[in-house]
Amino acid sequence: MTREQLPGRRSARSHRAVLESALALVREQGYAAVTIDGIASRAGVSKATIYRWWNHKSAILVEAFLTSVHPQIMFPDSGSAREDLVAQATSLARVLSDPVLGSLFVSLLGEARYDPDLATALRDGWQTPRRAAGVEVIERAMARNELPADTDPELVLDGVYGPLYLRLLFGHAPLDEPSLRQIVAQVFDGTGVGRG
Amino acid sequence: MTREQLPGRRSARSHRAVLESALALVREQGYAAVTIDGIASRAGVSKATIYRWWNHKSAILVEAFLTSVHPQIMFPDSGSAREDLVAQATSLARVLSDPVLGSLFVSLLGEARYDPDLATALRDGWQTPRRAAGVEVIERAMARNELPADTDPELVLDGVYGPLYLRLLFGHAPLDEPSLRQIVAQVFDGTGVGRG
Amino acid sequence: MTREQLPGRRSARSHRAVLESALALVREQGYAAVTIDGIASRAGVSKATIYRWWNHKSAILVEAFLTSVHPQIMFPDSGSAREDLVAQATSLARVLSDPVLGSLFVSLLGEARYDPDLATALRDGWQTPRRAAGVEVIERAMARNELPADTDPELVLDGVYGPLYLRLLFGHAPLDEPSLRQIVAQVFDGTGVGRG
Amino acid sequence: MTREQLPGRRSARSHRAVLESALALVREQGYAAVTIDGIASRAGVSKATIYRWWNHKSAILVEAFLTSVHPQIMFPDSGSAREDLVAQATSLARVLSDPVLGSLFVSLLGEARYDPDLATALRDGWQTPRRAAGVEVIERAMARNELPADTDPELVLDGVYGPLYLRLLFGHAPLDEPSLRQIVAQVFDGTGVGRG
DNA sequence: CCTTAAACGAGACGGTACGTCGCGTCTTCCT
DNA sequence: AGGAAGACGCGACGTACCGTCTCGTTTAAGG
Repeated sequence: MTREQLPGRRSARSHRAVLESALALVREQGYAAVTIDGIASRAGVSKATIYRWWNHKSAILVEAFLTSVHPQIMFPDSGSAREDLVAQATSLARVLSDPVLGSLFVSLLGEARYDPDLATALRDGWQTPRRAAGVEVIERAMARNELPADTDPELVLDGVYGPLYLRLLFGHAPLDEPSLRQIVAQVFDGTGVGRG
Repeated sequence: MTREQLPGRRSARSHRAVLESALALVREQGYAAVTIDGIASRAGVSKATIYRWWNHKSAILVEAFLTSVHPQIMFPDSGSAREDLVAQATSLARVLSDPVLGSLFVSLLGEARYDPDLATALRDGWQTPRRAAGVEVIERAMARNELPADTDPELVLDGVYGPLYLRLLFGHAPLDEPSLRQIVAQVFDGTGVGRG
Repeated sequence: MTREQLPGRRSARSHRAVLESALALVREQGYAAVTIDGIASRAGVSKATIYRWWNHKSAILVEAFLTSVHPQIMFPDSGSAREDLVAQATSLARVLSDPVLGSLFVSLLGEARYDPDLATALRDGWQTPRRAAGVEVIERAMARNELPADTDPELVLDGVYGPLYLRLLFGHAPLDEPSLRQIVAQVFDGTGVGRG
Repeated sequence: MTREQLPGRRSARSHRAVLESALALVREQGYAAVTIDGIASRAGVSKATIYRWWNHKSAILVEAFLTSVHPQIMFPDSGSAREDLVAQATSLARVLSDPVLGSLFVSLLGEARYDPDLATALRDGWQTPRRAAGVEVIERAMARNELPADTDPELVLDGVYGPLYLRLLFGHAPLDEPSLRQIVAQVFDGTGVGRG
């Protein structure tokens, strides 16, 4: 998705200006108000130049999102799966709680339902690396018997990330560290009693 | 959300036609391709009539969504919280797995981030009644000692519904009944081992 | 054109209110800004009532124009054709110089080109009585040898009224009494010298 | 009024197509039925393009009128003021007798009452050059004593053109050459007898 | 005086056109 | 030879009026 230095010469500055302008417009006016004309005029770039490098508005925004988000994510290895998952979830929650980036992300998810390219970009640039890091944490935990050998890592990850995204979508509960710790705890320990 | 018979009298047929046409267009062309002009011409209704009753495209679609979804939801009371939650989740998953309704729902969630009216409509028409039904199931379970007295019902619901919505968003895992049963089981029983 | 008391009972007040509102709107916003909706709401009358009595916007306006203008016209008989024509022209000029009525009249003439009913209304309500009065003046003058026996009354009237309407249309010269007297004088006396 | 090659470059074909389509619509459906949508679709041009170059419907039509009329006007110099005025009036009458152009012209006059830009365009593009040519004819005649030295050229022109426009407006008398010759004769010679 | 049917106000309705905005393509001119 | 500037055809936007059509509600004529 990054282009940086392709054959066409003068990109670089324009490329950066487009991504920044797009994000700024999302921030100031919201997703729906972002237009190619608006990005072009704000970035001091011609529309033709934009269409040379991106097919759709969402292609610009997904790149802007991923670029802006990329440095903020952490994949620790503390020796405790609980701690690692809390740390990952916290770092994720920091991004998604940002009013601009969080809303942008949900909008992109919505569009991705009808735009396979966008879906691919989001999967490759966002979901896959995070799931992989999560699976690794859990497999390490299984290896050291912190978790049973028959644990389904995907199910555990859904148990941790599911509530997180749910709260992003509906905003009915906080996404601070204690809450995330509670969520992780419930996944590991269950609600207690139960039928067995 | 229902309009039926406001002071301004005549509606009914037009009202229904608009909702149906809107849904049909989502089905056939996707959310982004739905236009007021398109709805109007398909419904045999004038644009003025649409704007008389709805402020935005999303107001039409949320009403269409809720109307279409309303009869399909179940809130059972079997005596077992696990069974009730699996049943609720299954009935929810049936709606959200529908390629049309599921995608529409995600799109609406995206728009709701920038449109408080839409957010309110979704909360009141969708989330609140389902959360309330879920809380009731859990409180009944606590009353009969199926769950500990200090259970946090909201946390349990997030644990059940979170993975469900997560799979809706990313489509990385199925939403059939066995999967949902697994999810509920993990919430009740935890992953085993753990720190304890 | 007047309706006053047709079989349908309650007109009267509404009828008057419509004409007055129509004229007021022309006065305040200009011909093009007059709408049936606007007249109706200003007159406190329903659109249906307006359509019951008038076919078109222009039918309202021509009636309003003629009603408003009718009392202001004079057909004197002073014994001098010159004086009578100056008097008639002056009284006519008074109406057409009015910024509201003059402009309204020109607009109606423009519409009449495409609307035979309107053309008929203008001819019967405006032009015919004035031409007839003018012909009478000239025939009286011929009878008393103020004008030659072979005078063409229509040509004389065109000579007097033509310049008057021309100045109404283009506003390039005044329409006060001295000017009208000059015009009448030129018709009677010619420019002098000439070939004849 | 001509646009041809403004800073914003590309026009020409669209420009011509708009004027031609507008005139064609007037011809086929009448002034009131001309719409911007109609012109655009007939000309194969977008509405935005039309609004880029013209402010109002009437701006299109006045330009179309003047363009279409321009080549048809004659300003002769025969040595006789009577002959020159008859020739000018005849050439004018030919335009205004055309059912399309004549009606269009009257409609434009009506609108010009409420639209100063239109009034200016008509004055500059139509009235001023014709009056100037007429004044020249009359001043030449005064110079060679065909007319008295104290003749008021404007009054003479009103005497000739006034009846012509009057017959255009009301259509109560013909506009052929003999009629125009009669009108000119009356202006030069008067009605005879008179009071002196 | 009381009934009753018309004419009425209000305003919703299916339409058409408005004037604006954004799309994605294109051409022209400047650097 | 790029790229900014921006015109272009297209089509949707949300608004304003059109002329038609129910709706109750007067209201004045006739029983």
